Amino acid sequence: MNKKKPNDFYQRVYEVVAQIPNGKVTSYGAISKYLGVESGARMVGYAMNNYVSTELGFEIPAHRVLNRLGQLTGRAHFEGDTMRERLEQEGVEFKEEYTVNMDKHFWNPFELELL
DNA sequence: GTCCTGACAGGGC
DNA sequence: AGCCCTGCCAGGA
Repeated sequence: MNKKKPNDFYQRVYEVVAQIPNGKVTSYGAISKYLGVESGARMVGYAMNNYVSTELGFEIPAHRVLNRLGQLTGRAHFEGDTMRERLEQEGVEFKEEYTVNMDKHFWNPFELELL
């Protein structure tokens, strides 16, 4: 049977995140939903946290992953304002100091299927 | 083994 | 609109 493999899930998360287009952002919930775990938003965040402490060998645009409100909830895991700076550098519009315009830049992982 | 926490989300008030 | 509570699952103490 399909045995649950957390490690695999993490790997999936990294691969999805790695494909977020420049200047786009997505949410933890959207990623977990795409991976088939609708209520696994927290695990996506957990995966990201795990990624930071365990280098994989390739980098992922973790700064493009926000919560559903577009808030940079994970900015504390970056150096200073690295997360916000990178997003601004990519042309992402901010509504607040640490809140981006999700409506304008949201990227749905399901678009991968359409390619 | 139990308890607590967390880079979240959704529903209720 | 905003605040609070609950559900979710994996890890670490």
